[in-house]
Amino acid sequence: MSASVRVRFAPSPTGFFHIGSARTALFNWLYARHTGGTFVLRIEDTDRERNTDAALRVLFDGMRWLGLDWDEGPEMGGDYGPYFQSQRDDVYREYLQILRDKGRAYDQDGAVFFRISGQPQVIEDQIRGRVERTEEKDFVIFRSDGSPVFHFVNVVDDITMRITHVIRGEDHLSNTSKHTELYKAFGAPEPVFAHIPLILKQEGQGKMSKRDRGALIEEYQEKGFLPAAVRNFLCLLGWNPKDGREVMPIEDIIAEFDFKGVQRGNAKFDEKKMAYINTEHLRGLPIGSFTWIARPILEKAGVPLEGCNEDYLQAVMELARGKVTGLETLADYVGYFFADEVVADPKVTEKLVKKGDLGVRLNELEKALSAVADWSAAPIEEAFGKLAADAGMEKPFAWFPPARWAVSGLGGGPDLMPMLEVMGRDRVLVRIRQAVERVAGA
RNA sequence: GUCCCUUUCGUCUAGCCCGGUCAGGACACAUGGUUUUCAUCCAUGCAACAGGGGUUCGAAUCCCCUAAGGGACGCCA
Repeated sequence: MSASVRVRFAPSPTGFFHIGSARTALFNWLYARHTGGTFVLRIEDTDRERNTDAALRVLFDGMRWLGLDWDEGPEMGGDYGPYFQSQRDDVYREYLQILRDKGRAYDQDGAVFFRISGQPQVIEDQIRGRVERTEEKDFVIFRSDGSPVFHFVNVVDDITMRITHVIRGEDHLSNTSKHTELYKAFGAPEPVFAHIPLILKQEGQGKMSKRDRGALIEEYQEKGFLPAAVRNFLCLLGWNPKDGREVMPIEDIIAEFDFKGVQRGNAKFDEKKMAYINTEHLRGLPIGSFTWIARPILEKAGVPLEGCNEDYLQAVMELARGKVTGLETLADYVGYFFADEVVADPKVTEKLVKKGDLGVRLNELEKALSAVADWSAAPIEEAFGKLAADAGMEKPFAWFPPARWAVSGLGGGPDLMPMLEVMGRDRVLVRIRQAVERVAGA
């Protein structure tokens, strides 16, 4: 199959992985996977000063984190390398010579200029339709220091790497006439172009810049977002399957992805929707995976998990899953399950103390819970019911907030009964006794 | 300034190609319900065809103009 699709992502390592770049990479990757084609990663490192190993690592880490595996490129090899522009100088010299031989390149002011044809360039863009633009000025292809310029290397690399489809941001649409002029000058077939919309910042105007919140893939990695969720959200910014589905497994997106579903207008970033997509993906996770992912995040937040029983950890995670909207809030939500001492929220304490009977309620609780033979949710609930009955009350609501406060120090959290069950009888009783002392000391 | 692209609820969008819909969905927001609490869950609601001209019995859908937004005009990529 000589018609096999070859697409590429050609980033310049800048030290951060911008959300817009990531989405361009993603759309190329999706198209390759959808068509069974090849996804090439090429590093545009002609600007030597900005390129460091650290910058490359940010890029590779980000790509791999998002699951965007490349078929050819750095660390993978391939038949069309090298995949660093800094190593392709001889290719560029060779192609420059072609232009010189054809009389399409000339020297001026120490630089090499490309002589345009001046013919209107017609681009049959897969997303925008027919676009015409006429290039009006000859442009530099080699700087006076001898280094080749982006438009030139980009086209030469795409020709020599046999790229069939160029999928990139709309900011390159106006540049495309330069590129088609070059393709024609080389006598090379033009690739199919598809210019995707840009991602705009959610407040203010203009496209997302690296300083905007949510603009860097590293942020999501650090905050514990699920890569599958970030990837899903990025797909939805400018593409949709037309049938209303939003939260989708990547296999389904790959199956559906095509240029018809790509939006023409730019899309504003929306962190709320991003968070929602993340929550949905979190919900869909099996508890084992959830725990596996949550563990390092909890440890990073300072929750002491060393020596922690695996079943206990998983049981706590079960309580949190489905309630928590983001992994970054997990430590606050269930951290006290693992802490040695309960740190009470002063506001909640004050509120309970004001009611006046906190000490009494806690003592009653201790007595009632000590008597629970089989420590699980239902018998515990019965013990609460008995407390209420003995006090002549319909429902045991009066004991709920004190119990929650005693074991967690908080006013909210997971459902109380399962929470007490998971925490275990000993820990609960100890904490209630400590709470009694806290009240006495206050 | 010149050129290119774009325009449906606050946001992401379906519908547009092949004119006739109460212009649909999701997020957000609001209200109500559930819940000891809550960041969960359920229900309901709010809210849009940028403007102006045509064509047509009929226009979000076709044509023209204007406006607004975005982008490109580097010896950056």
